[in-house]
Amino acid sequence: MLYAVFMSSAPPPFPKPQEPLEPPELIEVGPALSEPCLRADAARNRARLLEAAARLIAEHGVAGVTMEAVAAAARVGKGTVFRRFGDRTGLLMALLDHSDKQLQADFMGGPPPLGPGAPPLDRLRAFGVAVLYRSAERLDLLLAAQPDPDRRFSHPAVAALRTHVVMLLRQIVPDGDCELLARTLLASLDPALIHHLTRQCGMPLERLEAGWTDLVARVTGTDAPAADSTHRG
Amino acid sequence: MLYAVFMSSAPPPFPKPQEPLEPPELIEVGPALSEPCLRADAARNRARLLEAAARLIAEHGVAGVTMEAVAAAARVGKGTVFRRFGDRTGLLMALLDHSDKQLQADFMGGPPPLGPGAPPLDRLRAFGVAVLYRSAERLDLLLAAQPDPDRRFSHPAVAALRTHVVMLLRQIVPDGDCELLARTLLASLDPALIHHLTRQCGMPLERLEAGWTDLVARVTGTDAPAADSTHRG
DNA sequence: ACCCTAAGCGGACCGTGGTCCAGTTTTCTT
DNA sequence: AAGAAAACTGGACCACGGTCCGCTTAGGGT
Repeated sequence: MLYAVFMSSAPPPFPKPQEPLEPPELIEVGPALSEPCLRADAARNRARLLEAAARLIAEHGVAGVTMEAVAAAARVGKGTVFRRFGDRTGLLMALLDHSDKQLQADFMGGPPPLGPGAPPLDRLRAFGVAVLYRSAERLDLLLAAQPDPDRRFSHPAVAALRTHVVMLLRQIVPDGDCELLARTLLASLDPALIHHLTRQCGMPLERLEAGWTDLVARVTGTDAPAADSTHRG
Repeated sequence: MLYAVFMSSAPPPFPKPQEPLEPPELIEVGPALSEPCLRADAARNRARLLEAAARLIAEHGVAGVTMEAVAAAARVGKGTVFRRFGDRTGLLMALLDHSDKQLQADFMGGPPPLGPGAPPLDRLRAFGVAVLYRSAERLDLLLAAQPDPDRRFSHPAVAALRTHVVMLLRQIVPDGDCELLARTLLASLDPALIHHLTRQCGMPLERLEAGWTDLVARVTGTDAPAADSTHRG
């Protein structure tokens, strides 16, 4: 199966920061030939930067991830950080890249009910729960990495989630506006909302999980299944 | 009817910027006794600042609203702007205040189907449509004013919307998790999402309107009404 | 009318995100 | 192997959001 994905993590080459947004390229997901052949030293510096950023997060939290601090910790000039990642958001998203890919692999090729093999409805339920728990884990980073409205929904990882949900919805409610419905469903899994509900309202994740299940049932016009909490497909 | 509302637009008195978030006060909505008796000169400067900000927006768009620029345009020191509005987000939200109040008044005391008098389901439908169109109008400002995740959902205007939706939902689906459901529904009206759908995907507002109507029908388990587009109740 | 005090004021100051460009290093070509 | 083009580098530089603190002023009490 093919999915629309950007040539991930290769931001504008700096002199041209405002390119009109390259069209997404259809590539087979899996082998990460995403790296457009970085020059040897550049690749080395990239790795050092990511490692440095991760260390800074571990030590001082996301707020400690200053572009200058990262540059210094990686023994690299500040300009290099920006050239590689575009901006702070880009750096933070690169940090999330692995976990993004993992989730993607899980629902695209992993075992049911998340992966193929289970009925679409079950997959959709499992999908939401998986996103929920994964978001809760990486919440700080996800919130800090929240890009400006323009990029928020065009980020490849987000686009992949959307495509997947659209595909499932088409099988479940073929005569609905699946594009729109998918975005609505995904909006209810927004990290900022999860943050609000869990940390500000004190709702336990289980309640959100039940909420997702219920929402899916209502939206698809099916019955909610008996409550079972087999998350983390 | 009572609603939870903050003492609007009176940000921390600067020396104490990190107060632990005052508890919301229950006041009757309507007469804006919100202003805690600003000193005369302060009130005058506040007005001048808002006017200056509005002018800057008209001339250079939201991006032109720099704290320094606003201060200069209002012939006032930079510190004054921050003392009055807390931060840039606060200033921008103050600019939205009037439109917030208007919407609130409409669904709380205006004519049906938005206001009281119509069946809850009709009110809910009208509510979404009203929010949709009002958001589309002020979209730039709404996006720019997007506060950090911590304040995003505790802002009085947002809280008022939520309270209203919860109230309606309790009447329509009394045995659902209305708190959660309300937030889910509101998430689908998020300005960032509206921006994405209309400006990036090119969906017309009418489609979003239909999407809302459909969503409400699915969530409440009722039939969608015949398509009519009487928006701006 | 005067004074006293809290509120308000303003602009110097700081840290951070982001840009620029002159110089360096790598890799391709022949 | 040598030369040229492309890519990368680093740090000086800028703009903006946000803070601080000594000075000014409004306005109530006497």
